[in-house]
Amino acid sequence: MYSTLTHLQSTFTADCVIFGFDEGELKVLLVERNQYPYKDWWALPGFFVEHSETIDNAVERILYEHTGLRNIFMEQLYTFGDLKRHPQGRVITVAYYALLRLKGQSTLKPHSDYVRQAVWHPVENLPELAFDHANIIARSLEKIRQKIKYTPIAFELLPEKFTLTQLQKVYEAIIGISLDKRNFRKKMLNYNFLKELDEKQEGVSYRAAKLYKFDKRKYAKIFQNDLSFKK
Amino acid sequence: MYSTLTHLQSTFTADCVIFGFDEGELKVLLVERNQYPYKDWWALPGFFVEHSETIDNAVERILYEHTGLRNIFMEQLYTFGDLKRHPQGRVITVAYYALLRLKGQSTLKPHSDYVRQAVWHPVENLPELAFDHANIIARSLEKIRQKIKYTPIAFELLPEKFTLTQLQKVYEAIIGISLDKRNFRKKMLNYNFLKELDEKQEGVSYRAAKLYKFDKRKYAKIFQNDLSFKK
DNA sequence: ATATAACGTGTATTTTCTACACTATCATAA
DNA sequence: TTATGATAGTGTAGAAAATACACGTTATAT
Repeated sequence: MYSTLTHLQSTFTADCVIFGFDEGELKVLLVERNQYPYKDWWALPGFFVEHSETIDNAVERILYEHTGLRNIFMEQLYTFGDLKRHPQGRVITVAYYALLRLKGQSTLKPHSDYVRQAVWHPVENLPELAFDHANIIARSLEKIRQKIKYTPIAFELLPEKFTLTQLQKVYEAIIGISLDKRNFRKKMLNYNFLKELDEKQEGVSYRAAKLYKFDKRKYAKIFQNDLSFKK
Repeated sequence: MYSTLTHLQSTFTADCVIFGFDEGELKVLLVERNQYPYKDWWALPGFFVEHSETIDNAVERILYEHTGLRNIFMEQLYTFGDLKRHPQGRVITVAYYALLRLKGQSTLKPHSDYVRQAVWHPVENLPELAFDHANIIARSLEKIRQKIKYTPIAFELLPEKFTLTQLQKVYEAIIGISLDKRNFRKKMLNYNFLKELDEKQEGVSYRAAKLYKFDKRKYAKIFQNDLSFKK
């Protein structure tokens, strides 16, 4: 069995980059570490991957232990293995990312003594981070910036019912430029995967906007021949 | 030091998916294994990642040992960690891929006793493969199919000087549909990153085609504001 | 000289992208 | 009740890109 050859064994961890959208800002979930190394520092939720679990299971478990979040669909980003990324020796880490609808609560309860709290931080204003986590977040940002161009990830950040202006704000926050309202709406509505509801925004002190839903089925149908190339 | 906690140690390997293009076909480089498990089977070039090397270094070394190829730019694809992917216990593997100009030689000389030979196989007609390597190749194919849509990877598969028809064949082989000659040329030439040479094809028994070169600089300039989104 | 095999080219139509500015609606405060 | 502030909602014209489609040209081999 390979696992007896110790020079061929690696320390292997998984880290989670969880994005949320709130107050017009893109945020990322960080934990305050309660163990060495980097005790008291902010870091990504992350821990060792055990022998008995797949990587997918491991990130799910780790995210739950560190933040209380469950059933979050995460996707693998990249595996980092620089020799100096961990002060106590070579640790390979695989990073996963996810996009989340967040509902106001800005602090989450960890179920683990290894971290004290989990808090949303605006990506534009992050504290100093443990390990190479700033780099991992930067890579994740690049990834979602690319991905939003050809995949409807924006909807994962919004409540089920949203206004077109809210949707536009998400795009603007992620790609980092401001878009023309009319062109944006024309484009989005032309895709035909938005369902206009009979409801309007409530509780606003100005003209209420129509609410829309993202129609996953229609999206799947439209894009099953994934994005073009005719002849 | 973490590496003393053996239940937190993982067996970690790296595999290489090397694509080439020859005779109008996309090919992938496979090795014939000379060790258990899967002795005598075809597999991707792959081996253990050592403590002392980064993952990037490891794949470079492994590719050289298994195929004699050096200085190939590889990119990370995905990390696979299913519990059952290796018959002797849980082995995590990170897969890298690369695209290569291949120059006729269909068999390469390994510098390692672990494999007997390295041979190019058409991706449309692969032998049965060790481990989950068929799956890894399938994922790599999906990746380059996506990537060719927004990145000039086609040129990595061609000789430095090529004809427009050869270029079109690469696109057709990767995306899997046949394209209109006139539209294809119009599109490619409009990008302005192809340099028309004063040379023609030689040794063909029909009208010789003009040769072109891919101009990396121009490409970089044109696409530094990476692919669109105005307003 | 002629057969063969691939080269190289243009146009009209449709679709998508872009730029751009004003009126409508609702809630609140005067 | 009326005025104000804030955001919602809408159309069009021009430019650029994508698509469909077919035939004369050139080099080689026989």
